[in-house]
Amino acid sequence: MTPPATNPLARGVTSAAMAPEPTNAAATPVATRERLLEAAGEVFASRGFHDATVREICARAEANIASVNYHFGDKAQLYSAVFQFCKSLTKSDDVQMSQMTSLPAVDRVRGFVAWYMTMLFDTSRPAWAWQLFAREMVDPTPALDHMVETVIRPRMHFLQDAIREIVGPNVPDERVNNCIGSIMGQCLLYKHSLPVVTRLYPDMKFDSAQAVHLASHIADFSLAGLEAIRDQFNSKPRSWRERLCPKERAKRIDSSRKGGKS
Amino acid sequence: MTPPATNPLARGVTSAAMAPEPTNAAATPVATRERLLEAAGEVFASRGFHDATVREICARAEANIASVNYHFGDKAQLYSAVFQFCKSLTKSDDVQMSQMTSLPAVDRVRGFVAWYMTMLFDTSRPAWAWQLFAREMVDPTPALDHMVETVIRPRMHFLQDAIREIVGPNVPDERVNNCIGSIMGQCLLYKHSLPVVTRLYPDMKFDSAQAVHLASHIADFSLAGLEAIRDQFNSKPRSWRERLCPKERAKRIDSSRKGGKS
DNA sequence: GCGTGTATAAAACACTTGTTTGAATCGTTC
DNA sequence: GAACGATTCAAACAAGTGTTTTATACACGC
Repeated sequence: MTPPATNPLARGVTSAAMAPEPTNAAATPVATRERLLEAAGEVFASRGFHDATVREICARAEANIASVNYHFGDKAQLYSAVFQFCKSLTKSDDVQMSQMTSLPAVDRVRGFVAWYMTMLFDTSRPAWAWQLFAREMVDPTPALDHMVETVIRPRMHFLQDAIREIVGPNVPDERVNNCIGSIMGQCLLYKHSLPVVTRLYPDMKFDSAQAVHLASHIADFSLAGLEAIRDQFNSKPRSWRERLCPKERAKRIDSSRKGGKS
Repeated sequence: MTPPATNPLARGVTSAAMAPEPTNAAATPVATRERLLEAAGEVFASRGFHDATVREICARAEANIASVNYHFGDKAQLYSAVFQFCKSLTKSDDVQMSQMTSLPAVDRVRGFVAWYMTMLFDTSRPAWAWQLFAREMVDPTPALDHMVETVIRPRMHFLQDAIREIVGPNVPDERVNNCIGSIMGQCLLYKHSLPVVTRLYPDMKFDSAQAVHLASHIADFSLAGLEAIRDQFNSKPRSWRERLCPKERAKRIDSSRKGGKS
């Protein structure tokens, strides 16, 4: 009878998305809202904002088609609510990250890669949060700006600090950023290009064990790369490399300076 | 008057997509077909198959909305024709690739990365071919199966051979495939996660010079990673590394064996 | 000139999408 | 029990999509 244009919308997006228990009415109404939120998260994460339909979301939530409009206003605001909800789920990862700060830089890189790959491969319940973030990178919505600043950049800073500690102060910032890209790119390949990977290697399994396995490889591969960048920018040989392979190093620097292939 | 259900469709997809000049009628009709093909390529590459609309394609080609149906049957078959046309454009890359076979493996990896990055960053005229391929990796259509076998796998074999030559015969195939993923992931990051990268580093330019620069970094980074993998699987120290840093290597192997972080 | 096959044009069709409507249901309060 | 507000429901709406239809213009062989 009374179409609440902005009332349940504003209340829902701000409060109920963060606090799970309004408890102002009976048990059923809050359940629909939460079912809607959860179903939307799954559908948005697997199909993206554009391809996801409110009909599928409502069907999975066993709710009426009009419920999304009643509780959230429209599809875009439902997405915002899901996004806020996802962001609140990543707080536990922050503490896990902060616990690593006391470790040496090499172990922090290993820890980061292992954590990130586990997140990307995790298909358990609240894990569509990271799938949603990964999708936002490919199919950006207006929420991406906010996500980059609050979710991605802090984690990139974590990686940046560890990389800087490994390569030393002589490597320019731009090159450190390239190293961040190298590590993140290796991880994200198995999320963004999964259709290709599964076709190239049909026998490959994508479970948590594989995530650990891949993380180990990526860490090995990347730490060696970081050491090479470090050596490249430290003329006074701090390692065996310069003493034994001066020609190789010179060639490498040269090719990087004039920026091209052989 | 006569709706040619399958006739112009079959002729179009097979012959006219490859041969640019049928010259059976006046000059105008073939022009519309080609304009349609080119416009579709641009729109498909920038929006993806799903988000691309035949109305936008026809508008850009300055053709009627019904023309896509008349010349190609339907939207899906238009995409197939575009895809076939793209594939024919990659033949010139094949010869460029074959010219590298005589180079040493390290230079082949450098050459491959430089070539691939240049392709991904190229925005000149027929370059939407590679953008279309990159999009197919994220938003797969039924054409992906064909594309993996005819376009991607041959190039992965090229990389695989070079990597195998670098790391030696002791490294298992699975690990070589992981190395392929590491290199490709670093390259594709700047295509698939571009919205995030531009927000993280707003000052970054994405021109051909940057492509060469990034390719140089990726090659440096990856070749060091490959050498590390090689050393990891060759117990008899073929380099300075094992002699001077046995502890580091033991730790690295250990962590990779039990497959985890620190 | 005329019929024929080809190509284009405008309109309409069938379908899916997000969204809205108006009534029906439920629980609480007086 | 009546009244009220909150919630759910089935149906319809408006806009966009790919596709089809119908009619028209054009070129060519007879």
